[in-house]
Amino acid sequence: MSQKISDSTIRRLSVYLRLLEDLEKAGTATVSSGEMARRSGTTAAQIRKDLSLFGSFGKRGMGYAVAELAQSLRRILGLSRPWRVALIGAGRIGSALFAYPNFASRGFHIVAVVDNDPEKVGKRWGSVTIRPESELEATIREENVDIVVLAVPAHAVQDVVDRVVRAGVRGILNFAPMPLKVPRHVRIKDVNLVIELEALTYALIKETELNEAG
Amino acid sequence: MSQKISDSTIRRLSVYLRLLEDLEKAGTATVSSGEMARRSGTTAAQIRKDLSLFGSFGKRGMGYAVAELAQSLRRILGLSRPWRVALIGAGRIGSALFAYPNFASRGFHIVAVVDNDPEKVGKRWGSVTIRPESELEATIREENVDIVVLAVPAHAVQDVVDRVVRAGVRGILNFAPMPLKVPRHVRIKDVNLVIELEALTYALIKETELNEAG
DNA sequence: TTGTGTGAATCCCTTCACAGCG
DNA sequence: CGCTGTGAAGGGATTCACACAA
Repeated sequence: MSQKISDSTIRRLSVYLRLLEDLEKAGTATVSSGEMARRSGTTAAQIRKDLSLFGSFGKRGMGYAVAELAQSLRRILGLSRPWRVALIGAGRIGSALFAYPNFASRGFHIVAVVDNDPEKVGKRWGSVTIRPESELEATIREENVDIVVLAVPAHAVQDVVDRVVRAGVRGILNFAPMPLKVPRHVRIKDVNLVIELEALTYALIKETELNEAG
Repeated sequence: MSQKISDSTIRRLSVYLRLLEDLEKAGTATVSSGEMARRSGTTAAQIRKDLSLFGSFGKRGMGYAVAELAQSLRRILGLSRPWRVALIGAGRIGSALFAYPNFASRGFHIVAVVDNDPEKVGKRWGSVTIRPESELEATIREENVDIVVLAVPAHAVQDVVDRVVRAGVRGILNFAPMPLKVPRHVRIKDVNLVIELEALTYALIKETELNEAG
């Protein structure tokens, strides 16, 4: 149970969970690994292996009970409790994230918004008042923030990271396009749109070359 | 040269490129794999291996010429030509992406914006006029779109994908949180924020458990 | 001496194949 | 039978270690 689980396994579990929730809504009681594979774009063996890392959830000859498995996955992924999220940066990306409907529905509650633009500070977004960057640490402590979403311009990001880490945050979702340094006990996930696009252009170029060659 | 190159290698090249561009701006002429590793959070062996898949770029005992290597990476990644991008969905995520400064600087030009909201159609964003979804195919053809960025709500995404693929698009960056089906010749990259957050919560939960156990 | 380029070794992840349970 | 759970096999990717070039 406390062996090494890979990041890709976890991301697949997250996909399975969404799939199961769809099945639940559709009233399906039971599903096989084969059916899940067909719908989620992996293989049946992969799904069974992934799940087996955490226990035995299925019945042989029957498949998996949809609602139960969904519940187990939520527990495994840490979704059986709400998470308090602070958004740093109230610009375009920040406001898009704030309104993103899938966050709240998964138990990610944005309880604080911080920005350094005096024009934005004091404005209300829903029930949250935008606070100045000078109160970053205080905000994190007062609001018991678990996770910080970094949607600030590239310069000075490392400084913000250092401050939120010192304030006790252990999870960071980073939209700034640069490698950040954090202590080992802090988890950080990077979302880098340019890298995605460049992986895309590489694939496109490559294919064109192959077509021209072949 | 035309062997199988993994996606993770390509993403690392993209990171190296940004790093090299920073060094270039700082006026550094030469850099070793060790120094690049230190700055980008990988290992020197990894960097040398990645680069060796595409050729010999360094000088033994010296390191790599910054400007030259950057140029080579741009060529490898397909960045030595501009790319014409269409944005589907002029909502919050769409407008954030439209204003994202790092796209244009890397040669990704948003040449069209499409939305199905009559209130938005006809509005101008910079030099681009928002067009209705009914003109999706025509827009893609007229503007010679290479890449489509999908920033539309979850329902009906698959339908939009089918239409842009039929119109000749071969690269898609998808922000909708669902697995999409595309023909094999089309490349698709998914950006799924909820999956990233859930990978984060898993890591946080796991660490807490370990601490409580140990 | 320094630091690249690269076979070899290692590690990790995915796929296979089947025993075993319902 | 049908489908899960899992050891074993296979395939990739990362790391090691060193020959070699500047």
